Amino acid sequence: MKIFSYNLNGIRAAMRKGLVDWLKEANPDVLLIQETKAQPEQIEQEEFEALGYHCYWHSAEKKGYSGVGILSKLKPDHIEVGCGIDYIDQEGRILRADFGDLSIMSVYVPSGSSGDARQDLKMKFLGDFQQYIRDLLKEKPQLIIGGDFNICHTEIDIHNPKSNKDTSGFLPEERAWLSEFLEEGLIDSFRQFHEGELDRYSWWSYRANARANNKGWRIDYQMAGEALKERLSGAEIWPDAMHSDHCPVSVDID
Amino acid sequence: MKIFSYNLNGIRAAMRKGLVDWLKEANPDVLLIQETKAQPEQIEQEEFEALGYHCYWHSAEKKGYSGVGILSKLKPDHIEVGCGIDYIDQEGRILRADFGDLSIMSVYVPSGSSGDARQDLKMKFLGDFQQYIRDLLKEKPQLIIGGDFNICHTEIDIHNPKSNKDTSGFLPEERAWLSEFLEEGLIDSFRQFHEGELDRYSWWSYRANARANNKGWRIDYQMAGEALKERLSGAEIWPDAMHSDHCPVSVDID
DNA sequence: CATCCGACG
DNA sequence: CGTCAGATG
Repeated sequence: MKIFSYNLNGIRAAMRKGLVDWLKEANPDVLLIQETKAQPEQIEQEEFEALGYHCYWHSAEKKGYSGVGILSKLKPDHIEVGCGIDYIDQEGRILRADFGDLSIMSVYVPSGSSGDARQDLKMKFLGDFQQYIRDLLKEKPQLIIGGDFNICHTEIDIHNPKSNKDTSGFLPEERAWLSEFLEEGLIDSFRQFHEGELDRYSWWSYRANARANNKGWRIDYQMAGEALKERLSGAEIWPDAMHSDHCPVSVDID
Repeated sequence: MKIFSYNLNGIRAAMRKGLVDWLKEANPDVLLIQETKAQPEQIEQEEFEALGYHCYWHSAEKKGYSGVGILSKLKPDHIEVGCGIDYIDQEGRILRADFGDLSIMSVYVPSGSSGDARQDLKMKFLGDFQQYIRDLLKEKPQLIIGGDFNICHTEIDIHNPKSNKDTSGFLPEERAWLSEFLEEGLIDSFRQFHEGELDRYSWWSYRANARANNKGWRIDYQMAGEALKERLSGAEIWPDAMHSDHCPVSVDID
């Protein structure tokens, strides 16, 4: 089973850039989407349905902002929209599809880059999300959490750790949170298969030709519950897909 | 002397579409511009200066809105910014360049299409503008007024007079105003040289492929003071220039 | 330096 | 159906 996660930075813009052709080629069983920046009725989901996908969306209340989605070839037994915490669910950041024991979540962690208020909210989100996942893992240990965590974990996950040590997304407290989060019983699947590999990023600023120079950050992850450890058969980052300032990240499970 | 008038619907967008190449080719002595939608400092006027133009702007207070300009190869003796009526000058709608006895004005008449309040303001503008021009003609009878009047004068100036009889821009009171305005002692220079010609328009809606089907309106004019009558040597509309929803209109004076 | 909105036309 | 601004990232 091939699961991709992709922050599209606007699903409508991404579709104009050929997302559907890419999807047909990549042909994942499940695509986790972040930053749809659209209400469901604004998304031409027939294009995905024509490829055999069932489509599920959780949009922010604010138009053009945030929003997650899940496309799945198999029809899920259950879709869980949001996490029941109002300030999170208003912003359309969490969506989950359950397939028997296997549970697959799309998450979009808030960015803190626009100022203190949003950084504070990001840290609050991280605390609440960690608690939510701790509880969920008890019920659904075979959990995949794919998405944009808006955090680089280690120095090899960012092109310039020195100059970014005070930048939201690479702050010590954010990196520490990600370590703690994994200790809840999750595996960073990319690192499972690519330990120590350098220059592997999933996001590049649009500014200053950052992507052409691979001056990026790895902030998109496929986290797998440890119960899935033996079923993980691969994980990848796909920097050649050019529909967004992010690229897709994938995990394979047997 | 070749004078063009062109509502650019955003001078920055028009420049991205090759306005400067067009200008080099058309090579007018004076270009009257409407809807710059920019503050002077946002306009790359060096590109015009490189072609030998002096540049003058009158922008609206509101950013990205309205705004007129004049480019001139000859340096004017005087530039008159606005008309001294505050509600008009706040919106950057009138700019004049004087060259000895010859006076050339760029005008952008308000649109009434967004609702009653703006239609009311348009009618008020028309009254105030008529009075302003009546007075100005006494002082400067050799006056050219080029610009977007946002009014079609007669049934041959619009592709569908019947269905537009209640549409702002072709209302009976607007058409009557334009007749009265000409009676102040002005000549619609295009009609001087193209009496009765059909399907000659200067604006097309972006909707429904209107331009490809030439379903347009003639709302851009080069009005000439009757004192200039004997000096008028031609007038044209240039629908092949594609930098805006309007096209340029020109007048030649000896 | 992109995406999207909403105002305006 | 475009342009522009402003919010957001």
